[in-house]
Amino acid sequence: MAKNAKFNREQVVEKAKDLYWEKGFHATSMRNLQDVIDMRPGSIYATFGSKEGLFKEALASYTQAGIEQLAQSRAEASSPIEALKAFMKRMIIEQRACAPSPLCMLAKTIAELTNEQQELLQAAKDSLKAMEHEFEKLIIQAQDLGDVSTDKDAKKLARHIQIQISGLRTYSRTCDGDAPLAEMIDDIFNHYPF
Amino acid sequence: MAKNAKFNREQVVEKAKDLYWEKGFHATSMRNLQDVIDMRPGSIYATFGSKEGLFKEALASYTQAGIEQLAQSRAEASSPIEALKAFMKRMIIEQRACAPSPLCMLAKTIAELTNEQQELLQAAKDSLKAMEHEFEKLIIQAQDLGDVSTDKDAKKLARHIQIQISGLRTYSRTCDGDAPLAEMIDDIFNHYPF
DNA sequence: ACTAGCTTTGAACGATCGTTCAAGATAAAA
DNA sequence: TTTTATCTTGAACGATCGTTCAAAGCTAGT
Repeated sequence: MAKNAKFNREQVVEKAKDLYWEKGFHATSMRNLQDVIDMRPGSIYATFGSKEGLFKEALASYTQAGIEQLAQSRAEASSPIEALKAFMKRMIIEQRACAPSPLCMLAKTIAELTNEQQELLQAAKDSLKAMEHEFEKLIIQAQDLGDVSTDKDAKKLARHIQIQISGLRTYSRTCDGDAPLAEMIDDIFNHYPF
Repeated sequence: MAKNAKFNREQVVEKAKDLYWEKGFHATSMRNLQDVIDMRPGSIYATFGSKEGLFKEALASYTQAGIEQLAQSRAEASSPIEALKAFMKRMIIEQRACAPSPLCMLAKTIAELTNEQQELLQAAKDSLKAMEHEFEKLIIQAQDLGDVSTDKDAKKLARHIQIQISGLRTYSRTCDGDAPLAEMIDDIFNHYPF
């Protein structure tokens, strides 16, 4: 009996994600978003409820894409550790040039938001934990294959990966191209705690 | 022939620094600042020129305080490496609870701002490089004392410290108190590249 | 062809943004 | 005490913020 929405929700969320990722939550205005996703305020609010609602979906889209990229790295790599290495290079080196921001959108969000946006903050924290859990699964695979000693705690190693990614992405923003990022990533897996 | 300003510039910048540090550049409004530093718009603009001008001074104040805290850690510690360790614990563990934000204000700024605020962004990058250089000086001291092998590149070690601080501060925000941060900091100096 | 039920539109809302500036207050120089 | 140079005040500015909603548009079911 009725009309169906004409926009593609996934594409819209993807575009919103890129803008939020680039500018952050506060610096992105609804009017910026209107232009980028080509929807009028009424439609946006009918669909997503609020600026925060759209941001939440954008965060979810970002997280999903990250998990998929990790899976793709695994599919292309010869081992779980090589997959992690490839994923890190993708996040830290490739995205440095071509992504909306060189930083992880989740880390940016955690840095920017306060308890005023508690729900969004928690969503970002949860997503980072989810990524860490994906790392852990790969490390356990590596242990099963004998590439990593089973003496080591997969959780700790996953945490270590997470910390290195955050640190390197922030660091890569302070230098303008002359940091040997690839070498530093290789080093991570050649030394303690690996 | 004239009236002197009655406010204390240093104290005002310090208070502005804390608010900016907590909320970030965009989420801090001039009216928030007016309340916190107890000045009226006219005085603020006569003194600092703009929201960006005040932020720039706040960044400088933050950086100066950081360098002083490192010097104090050195004065209290038994060696340069112990000083670095103490400084890291101070930044990562103590400030997690009591500072305006658990994250470094410089890293937050680098995460938040785009080329729209190029000058502020550059100031934050420069300050982070300045901190890294302070780390390097301490590491060279450690090499002179024989605590660190002179085979190692002090610049690389300083960079490593910087990356670990960024990574750990971001990470500490994702868990709610249960990460063994002190242990992880000790570990940094007990293993490669140290 | 008609209508019922959903979507889309864009003008408009009150709030707040960063900033300005004329007027008043104050203290040092005359 | 008067003058003069500076500082302080706070109302007000135009712009933009996130959001709402009545009206118009469209499409599927009758």
